[in-house]
Amino acid sequence: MIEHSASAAPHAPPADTRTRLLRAAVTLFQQRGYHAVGLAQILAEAKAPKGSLYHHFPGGKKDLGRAAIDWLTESILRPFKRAKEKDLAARVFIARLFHGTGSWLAAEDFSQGAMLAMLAQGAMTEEPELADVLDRAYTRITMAMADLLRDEGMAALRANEMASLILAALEGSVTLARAHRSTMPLQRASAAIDRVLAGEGLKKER
Amino acid sequence: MIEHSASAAPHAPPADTRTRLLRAAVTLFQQRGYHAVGLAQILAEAKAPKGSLYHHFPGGKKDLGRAAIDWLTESILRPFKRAKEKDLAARVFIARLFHGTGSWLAAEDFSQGAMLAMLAQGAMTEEPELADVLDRAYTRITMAMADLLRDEGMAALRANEMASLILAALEGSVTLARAHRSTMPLQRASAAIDRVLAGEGLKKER
DNA sequence: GCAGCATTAGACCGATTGGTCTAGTGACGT
DNA sequence: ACGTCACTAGACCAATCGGTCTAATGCTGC
Repeated sequence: MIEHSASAAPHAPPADTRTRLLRAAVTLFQQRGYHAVGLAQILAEAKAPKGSLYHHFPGGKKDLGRAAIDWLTESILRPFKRAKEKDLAARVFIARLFHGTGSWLAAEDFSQGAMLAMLAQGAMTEEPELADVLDRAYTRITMAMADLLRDEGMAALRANEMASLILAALEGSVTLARAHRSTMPLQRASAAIDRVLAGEGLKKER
Repeated sequence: MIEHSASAAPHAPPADTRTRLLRAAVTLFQQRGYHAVGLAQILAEAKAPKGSLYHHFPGGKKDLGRAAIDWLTESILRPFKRAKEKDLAARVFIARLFHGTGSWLAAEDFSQGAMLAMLAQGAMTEEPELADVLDRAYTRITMAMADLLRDEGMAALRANEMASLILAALEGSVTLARAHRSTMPLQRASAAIDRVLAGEGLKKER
């Protein structure tokens, strides 16, 4: 979800094995989910032998999962930092977030999805370690969002509520969008949220 | 998600094999996701031999998945029908929807999740048939929600937007709630939405 | 040049996957 | 009493799962 740079550079030079492995894992997990992806697929996609995998990720698949979550979390958090630096209005940032996610989803022909959500739903019960990582990841993202809203003068309580709502709506919209193979759910949710933010008194400029 | 009656009666009498299989499938898919659940587990949970599975669901796992989606869709739609019959105010209904989902999630110790979402994310790419079923399921649910809102006098366009937002927020909140093992995300999203609906002029009574 | 170590390469492992198939078993209509 | 047929039971299958292990390879500091 949100982040669209799984394939950062168009023709990334060789890239070291660890990176290739990680990138392959992220892409495939986003596409099909943690359990549905076999090590063989990841290995094939990354063009790496099994030995390398267990050298760089001694914990095996779980380790890869953990690293994938971390990687994704950082790339989600990055735009927030940028928005804060540029002093971007929250309303604008959030609208762009939804729009950008929609574009990415469409460009990927809806083959990619909300990986964090998928892991949250699936891998959690059986892999408690992943659960912790995921918990922290979501906390950080929610806080970043609430932070942005508080900067616009929203009261802390309300900012927390709205941050939760927006994040949930974003994740949920991605799910709906994939099911419908359409960005409509994203657009609708985005429009509704923008109206709400306007109602809260947020301006489009600062 | 939403529906909490996977185990309808406390001590349901024997129940025929087909039903037992379906119930087991729904529960397990919700817990761990489509791919993570093996037929063996389903068979064990349902106390049925493999032969019965392929007798009642000739298409195998895919068939079970399809049936599980249908079953779940109906049980999600049911409360909507009831609300409409009872002429329940949309705001009240939606608040109860979130609250009920939270209670259920907590009661299940966050082991159950949003199955439709999980399938949407995971099984879609590789099982196009499931994708269609899921698409229709979501459409029906969204329409039911929009319908409810229109009954309160909301304009069609706005009702569609809000329905998408609410549904996405619900699904997303369940995901967040599972990750955090807390109903907080549900409560926050619910509070935010209720305020929005109030802002749209909806009353708590009709 | 060589020792040492990080990395690669992939054969191999037992367990489990979804799926097929044959052999019953038992209730029901006639 | 007998045939029929819906259903149960589980042995069996190839393919794949995640994971381990040994051998070779090649870069590094000395």
